[in-house]
Amino acid sequence: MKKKRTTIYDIAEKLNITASSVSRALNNSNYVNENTKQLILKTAAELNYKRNTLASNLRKGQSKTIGIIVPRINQNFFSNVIAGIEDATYEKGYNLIICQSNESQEKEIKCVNTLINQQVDCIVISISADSSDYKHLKNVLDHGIQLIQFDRVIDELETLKVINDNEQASFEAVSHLIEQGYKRIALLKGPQNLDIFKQRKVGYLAALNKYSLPVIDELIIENAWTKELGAEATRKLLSLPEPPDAIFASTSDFSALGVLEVATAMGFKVPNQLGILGYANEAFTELTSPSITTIDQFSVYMGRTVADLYFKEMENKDTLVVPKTISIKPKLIIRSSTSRKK
Amino acid sequence: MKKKRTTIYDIAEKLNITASSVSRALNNSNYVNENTKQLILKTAAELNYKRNTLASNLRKGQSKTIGIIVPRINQNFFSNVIAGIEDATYEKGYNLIICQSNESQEKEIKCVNTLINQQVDCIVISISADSSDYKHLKNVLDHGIQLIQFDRVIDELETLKVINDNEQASFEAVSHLIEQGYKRIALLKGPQNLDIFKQRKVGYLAALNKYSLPVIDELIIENAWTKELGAEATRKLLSLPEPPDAIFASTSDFSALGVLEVATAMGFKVPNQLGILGYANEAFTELTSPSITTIDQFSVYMGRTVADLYFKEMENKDTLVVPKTISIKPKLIIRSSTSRKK
DNA sequence: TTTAAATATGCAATCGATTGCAGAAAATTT
DNA sequence: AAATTTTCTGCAATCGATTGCATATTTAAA
Repeated sequence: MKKKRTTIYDIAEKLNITASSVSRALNNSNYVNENTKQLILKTAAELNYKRNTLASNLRKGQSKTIGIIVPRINQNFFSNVIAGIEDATYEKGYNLIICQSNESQEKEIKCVNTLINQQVDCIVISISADSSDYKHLKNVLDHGIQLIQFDRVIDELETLKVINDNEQASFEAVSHLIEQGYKRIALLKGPQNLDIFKQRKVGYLAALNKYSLPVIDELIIENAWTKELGAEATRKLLSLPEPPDAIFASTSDFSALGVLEVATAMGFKVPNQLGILGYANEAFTELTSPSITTIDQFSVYMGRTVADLYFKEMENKDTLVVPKTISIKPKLIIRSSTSRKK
Repeated sequence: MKKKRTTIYDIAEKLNITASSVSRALNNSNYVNENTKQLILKTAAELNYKRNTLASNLRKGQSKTIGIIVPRINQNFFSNVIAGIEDATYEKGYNLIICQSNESQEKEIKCVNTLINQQVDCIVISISADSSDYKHLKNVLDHGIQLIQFDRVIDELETLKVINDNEQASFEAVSHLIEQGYKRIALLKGPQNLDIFKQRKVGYLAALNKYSLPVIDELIIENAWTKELGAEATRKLLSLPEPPDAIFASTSDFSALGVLEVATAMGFKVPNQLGILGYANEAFTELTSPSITTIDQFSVYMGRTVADLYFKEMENKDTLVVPKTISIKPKLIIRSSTSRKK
């Protein structure tokens, strides 16, 4: 039941002119008589004409479309970033094609290929936890497509990047814990193939170092980035002969939530006996009791930044794109879970 | 710095054959010699060929793209639905173009036009709270594009629909409150131009009626669908000479959260003095204290359902699309905020 | 061996919009 | 009034892939 759509030829025929003029009028070119232009516009409206963007893009060799690849669309941080990008790109008439990699490199590669096929002008990506190499990203560049990495970036790959200063944030977070009097601070680490988690560890170590606290290996836990894994890690940590007096879930607030639940269940008083610090400022962190201290990443703003960066780079097409990194300083949000009554 | 991409002509030239054969090989047609096909495939890989989807779609008159319009991308319910759609469509090689209407009809119209321009095969929409008429949606159908409404649907518009049974859910929720012994149950209503909110009110009234409870007008509050408005409404309600003993925030969990905060601040004991019931089963509802009773809408599943519905309809192209509604039964999640110790 | 059928390949048009070039018509200058 | 410039409009090619039709080649059947 496909209806035939109105094309510029239909308009041209009706007005006894050529498609060229119609095209010019619709693109508001100066090379059409003003009267003709108005007439064309009027007729286009009457016939309910809608430009075929496929044809237009094909001809022009650009799609005014930006592809986005994130591990999960329905994860707060990412959906916020996307909202930010949408906001900024919409005004400029750009479209977004969104893909989720589900944390799998295999799907990530497929997403990249789909987006290249779609002739997107730019690909914005936060790589999956599973990604070990990045031939597929090199490929993007080889196809002359702009590539912007955000948050989870591959450092060696020279592209535009928008990141959080994870090291600094982590440093401030752990410093805060120490200043609150915590001395045995455990760290829940994320997958170390992602730089963001490495950096958070560096910040943690730097803070311990600054305050001359020892690094205790048994308090550093690998890969505890879901609520369940956070809970499990906490069970072990709190059963140690010398349990920690604070846990920094550098992986996520979900992990911190797992910590909180187990700690409460095991009868540890938060924040007095145990301090808890999360990462990402998920909405729920201010609702738990006690509310959880965390780090805000300005996710929507991050999205806007990505978009603005793209547009700025596009302005000077002639010059080669110079790899550039914009680092956003996250903010420590101090709540009850680390506020010891002194 | 645009690099020239490999086209089927490049491959054809290199192998001294025509583009037709290349195209056939790449589409796995039977009308190419097996050897030639393999050779073409190999060469395509070598030259890092990527199909130009724009050209292909233009020629084929379909885009294998689905457009989605939601009020807000970064709202849990919607991002979950999108994730569900993505999941189901990805396997079939479909792309998603996502737009947000920001609850504004004006932007919604623009989104619709963009998607029509993009030649999407289908538009999936949950209308904005601001939408009063629906010429723009009629327009979608006029262009021969499949239209699927979900959650916030316009009843009169005959399209495919995937909804929650809001009335039933609301009825069960209020019945539950009554069975817990609550007698003066307030209702926080959403914008009544959205059917979902009307239906929730109907369910509320039906439950009162079933248990022969009177409808008390001063307990029914208009438009309280954000946390702030929910809080404000609660302040008024609890200051009444005869305050309610339960509040059903039929608008959202955010609203219910506002209720909870104000109630706690005003010294009302939840659930004993005041029962609170929300809507949507946002993640935080199980984290508040007390945890909030709410209604789960199976959002990811809803997305899958939308996608499946589309594909099923597509199978029989010849026959006209018959308007059809799939109603998903939401589930009451009973938590502490309405569990009175008897 | 001749004829019919099956298989492979090429030709050329098509999808709809855009744009460089050329020429006609009108407006301006000398 | 002639020469020059400006303003419009049309022609035709182009973007890259697809596909109906025709033709050539091979294989199978009579």
